[in-house]
Amino acid sequence: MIISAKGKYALRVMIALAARKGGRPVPLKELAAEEEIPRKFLEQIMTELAKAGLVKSVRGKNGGFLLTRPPQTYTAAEILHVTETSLAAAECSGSGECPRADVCPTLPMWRALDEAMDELLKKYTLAELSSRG
Amino acid sequence: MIISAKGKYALRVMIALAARKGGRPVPLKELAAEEEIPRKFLEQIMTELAKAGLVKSVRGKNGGFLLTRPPQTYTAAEILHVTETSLAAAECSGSGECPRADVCPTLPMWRALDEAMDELLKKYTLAELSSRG
DNA sequence: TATAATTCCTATAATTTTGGTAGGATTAAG
DNA sequence: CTTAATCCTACCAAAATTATAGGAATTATA
Repeated sequence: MIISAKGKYALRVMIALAARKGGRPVPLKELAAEEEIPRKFLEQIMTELAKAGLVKSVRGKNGGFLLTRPPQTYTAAEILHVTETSLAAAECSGSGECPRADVCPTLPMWRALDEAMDELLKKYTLAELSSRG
Repeated sequence: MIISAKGKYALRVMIALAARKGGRPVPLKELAAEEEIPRKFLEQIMTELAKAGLVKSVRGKNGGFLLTRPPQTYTAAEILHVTETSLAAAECSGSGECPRADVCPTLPMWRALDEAMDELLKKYTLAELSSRG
């Protein structure tokens, strides 16, 4: 599978947050229960999302997590790039990664693949995704 | 990485075979040395490619492997689908896999992603790929 | 018919990645 | 001061990936 459980959990949680109107922080415990995601695993995921600035965390009692921006401004691409260790076709497809870049017959294909995936995943916003379930 | 070492090895070997004109079988040993792929690992890969009908194997002395068709008839998609355990976005993106298919907010996206990747990888034929290196 | 070069088959082992747990420190509301 | 929450660090188990090993079967050719 291209998309890991972690990535899917992240998306689900973000969708769940988007579905909640109102600025009240949603505690991890609640999100984990609601989405049936192992609590401690989700904790790690939320940390990553928070570090990347996709969510804001509020510590202490009555704390929890909040989206930092309106749902329509998030794309699936953005979210998945945070959690997936690599959404790229190959290690070498980043710019300047490979010394043999100019003779490698497959590099252009990997780059095109990266591009195509990214294009597609950018088409889906949290707002759209949360309006379906 | 989306594409495994195995998949990349497979592509490289297929490209190498495409580059050789002439119907003489190329022994595994030679392919492994030339492409710097672990011999025994490549053996497994060739078995898969042979079972899928992408190459023909010739046993015994002077044996080896051959493409079964002209290089321009193979696409990267075809080759990678043989070797990659799964090129799909999610377990669930196959048709009829998921009971919650009609309420899942992300399923359409996974399917679109599968489609986009496949489309792109179909654009690259062995003939084109082998003409670059 | 012996030998050498090859693929075929089956098993196993090493490494890396993924998915998940555990426990306590820190923060903040009431 | 208690309670409910995030933060931090470490660990662990299972699965997938990337090999490795050794011999059986097949074939050309001397």
